[in-house]
Amino acid sequence: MIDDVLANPLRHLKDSIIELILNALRNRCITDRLRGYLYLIIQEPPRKEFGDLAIPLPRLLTSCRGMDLRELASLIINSVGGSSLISRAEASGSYLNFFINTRTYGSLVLKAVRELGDRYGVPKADRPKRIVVEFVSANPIHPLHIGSGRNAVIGDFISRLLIASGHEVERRYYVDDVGLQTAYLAYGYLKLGKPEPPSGIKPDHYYGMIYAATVTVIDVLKLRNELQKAKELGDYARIKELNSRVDELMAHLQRLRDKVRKEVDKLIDELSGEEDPEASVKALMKAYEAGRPEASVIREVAEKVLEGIKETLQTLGVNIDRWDWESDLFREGLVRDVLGRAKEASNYVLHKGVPALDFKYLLQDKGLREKLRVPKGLEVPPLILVREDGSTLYTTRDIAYTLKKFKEFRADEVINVIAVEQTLPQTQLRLALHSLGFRREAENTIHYSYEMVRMSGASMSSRRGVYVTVDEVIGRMNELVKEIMQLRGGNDDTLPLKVARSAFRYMMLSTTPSKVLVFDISRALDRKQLSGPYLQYTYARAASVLRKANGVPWDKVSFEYGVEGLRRDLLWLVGAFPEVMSKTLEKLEPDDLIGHLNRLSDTFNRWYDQEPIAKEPNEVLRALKLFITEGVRLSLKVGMGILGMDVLERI
RNA sequence: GGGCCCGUCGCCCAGCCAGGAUAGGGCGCCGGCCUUCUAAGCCGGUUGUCGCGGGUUCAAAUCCCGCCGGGCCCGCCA
Repeated sequence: MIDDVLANPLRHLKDSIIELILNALRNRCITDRLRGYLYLIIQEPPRKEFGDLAIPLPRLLTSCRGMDLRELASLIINSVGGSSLISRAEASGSYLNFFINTRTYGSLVLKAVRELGDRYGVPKADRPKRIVVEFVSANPIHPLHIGSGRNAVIGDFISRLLIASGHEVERRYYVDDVGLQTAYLAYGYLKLGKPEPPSGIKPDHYYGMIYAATVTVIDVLKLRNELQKAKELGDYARIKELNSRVDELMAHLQRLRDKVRKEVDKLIDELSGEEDPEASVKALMKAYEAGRPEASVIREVAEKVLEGIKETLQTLGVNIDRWDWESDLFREGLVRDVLGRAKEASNYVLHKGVPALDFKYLLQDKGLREKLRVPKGLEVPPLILVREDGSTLYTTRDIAYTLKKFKEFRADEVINVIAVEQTLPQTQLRLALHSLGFRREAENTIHYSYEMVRMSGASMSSRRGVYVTVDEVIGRMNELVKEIMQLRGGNDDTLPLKVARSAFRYMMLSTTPSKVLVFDISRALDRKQLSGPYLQYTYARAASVLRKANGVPWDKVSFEYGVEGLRRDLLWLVGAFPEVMSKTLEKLEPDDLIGHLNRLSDTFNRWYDQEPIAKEPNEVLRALKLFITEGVRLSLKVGMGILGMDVLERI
C-alpha cells in the first residue's frame, strides 16, 4: 500500500491547511461539518502572486457567529506557524491566501516522483471492483464513423483509467446482428450473389455501401408504389412531394453508384422484380432470430464487416476483451428466460395488444427513481418486449445481455458507453431489471452518456451511406503528419500513425463528453489545430533533455536556493498531478486531465525557452531543474497513457 | 405539446454542480525569435453587452423564474 502522503502531495497540503484552519477556529466557531466544506472551497487563486491556495473567507463567517472578516483572517494567520508546509498566509480582499514553503513541499514532491516513478499520479481505487465496460458496439453494417469513434475513444479512456486504478475491467463489444439492419445488408448481399470486396476496399466500407444501397433502393421502390397510387387518385400535391423525395433518394443512390456501380445497378434490377422486398427482409430477420440455418447469411456478412471494424480499432489502439454476438443470447436461451420471467412480473401487461412492462407504479417511488437514476421529469412509457409478429425488440435483448455481463464476469458494475439519445431505453433497461427482480444489477448498471458528433453542414445517415469514417479521418491525419515530419527531416515510419491516432483521440476527448461535438474535417486536418501532438512533442522534448543529462542526479537535488518563477509553477503543477488524476477517476471525465497536461506543457515550454536545464552550470541548481523536468515528463507520460495517447521518446 | 442538454472574443472550447480577486486557453490576424538542451516551440500585440429580461445576494458567467435560438428524446428502429 502506497503511503497517502507520498501518493498525493497536493492533497496532503490541502489537508494540512484545513487542519490548521480547524485548529485555529475550534474554540470560536462551529467546526463540525467544516472539514468537508473547506475541502470543497479551497482553491487555486487565479494568479500566482496571490498565493498557492486560497479560501474565500465570507463563506466561513456563517460558521463563526459574531466575528468579522479581519478577526477571522488574523485568527488563522496567527496559527500558520503550526505547519511546516506553509510559509505564510495573508488576507487579500475577501480571500485568505496561503503560500507554500517550497523547501518542505518541494521535498515532498521530490520523494513522490523519485519513489513512484511512472506510477506517480496513478490513483488507487478505495475499493477495487469488477467492472464491465461495454463500448463501441457499432452495428456490423458499416465502418466506424466519427460518432462511433468518439464512443471508442471515451470507452477506452474510461477502461484505461479504471484498470490503472486497480479495478478488474472487462471491455466488451456488443455485436448487434439481430434486427432489421443486418437483415437489410444480408438481403442485398444475397441478391448480389455474396460479393467479396474489390481489392483496396476494406470490407466494412464496401458492405456499408451495399447496406445503404439496399435500403435506399427498397425505399425508392416503396415511394414509387405510393406515387403510382397518388397518380391514380390524381392527388397532385402528394405526387409532387413524393417526386421530390424520390429525387433526393436517387441522388444518394447516384453517389453510391459512383463508387460501386455494378452492385447498385444489379440491386435496382433484382429488387425491382421482387414483389415485396421489405417483407423478405423481415422474414429473413425472423428466421435469423429463430436460429434457422437459411438465415446464417446474416452472421456471415456481419463477420466480414466486423473484420473491418476490428482493423480500425486496432489502428486506433483500442482493445476489446470480448465480442458478444446478440444472436448468441437466443442460442443460449437467455432471451427466453427474460421473457419467461417477465410474464411472472407484477407489472407485466399487454400494451396495445403486445407483451410489455409498465413502470407507472414503480416511478411513483421517489427513492427508487433516485436509486435507479431515472432522470428528473422523464416520462417512461411501457417497454414493449415482443412485436406482434413474435420477434423481440432491442431493449428486451439488452436485458438478457446485461444479465449475461454481470454473470459471466461476476461484475459489481456494468458501464454502458452509449450516446445520450438512448437515455430512455437505458432507463427502461434499469427499470425492467428491477421489475424482474434483479435489483442489484439494476442499481449497478451505469449509462455513461455522451453527446453525439455532428458534421458541420450535412447530417450523417448510415441508411444513405452518408458519414465520415474514422479510417478516413485518421488516414488523412496520417498523411498530414507525414508531410510535417518530412519537413522536419524525420524518417521513422512507425511514428506518423502514432501521432495521427493520438491527435484523433485528443480531438475526441478535448470536448467534454456531455457536449455535442461538431466535427469539421477541414478544421480537424488543419496542422495548427492538431493539439494532441503538442503534448507528445513536449514529452519528447523533456525526455530528450533528460537523456542528454543522463537522468536526474537525485542525491544532489536540493531546495536550498528556494524555487521561484516558472520553476515554482512547474513544481506546483507536478505536485498537483496526482490530485488531478484522482478527480479524473472520481468524475470519469477527461477534461481536467487534458487541461492539466496542457498547462503543464505550456509552462514547461516557456521555461525551456528561458533557461538552460541540462546545461545549467551550477550543479545543485542543475539537479533541481532536472528533477522538475522529470516530474513534468512523468506526469505527461502517465496522463497521456490514460488518454490512450502514444508516448513517444522522439518525435 | 412534454422532458433533457447547449448558448462565453471573428471561429473552437474551459470556467457554472459547491456564487466571491482585472472572465481563461487555443485557432485566426499583426510584429518578432533557430551557430546554444527537439522552432509540432517561444515572446509581444489584437479581440468579450458571458443569448435576452427579471429576481435572490454584500457579491451572479455561476443560483431561481420567464423568454429567444440550436440539438436530442418522446416507435411493435437501434
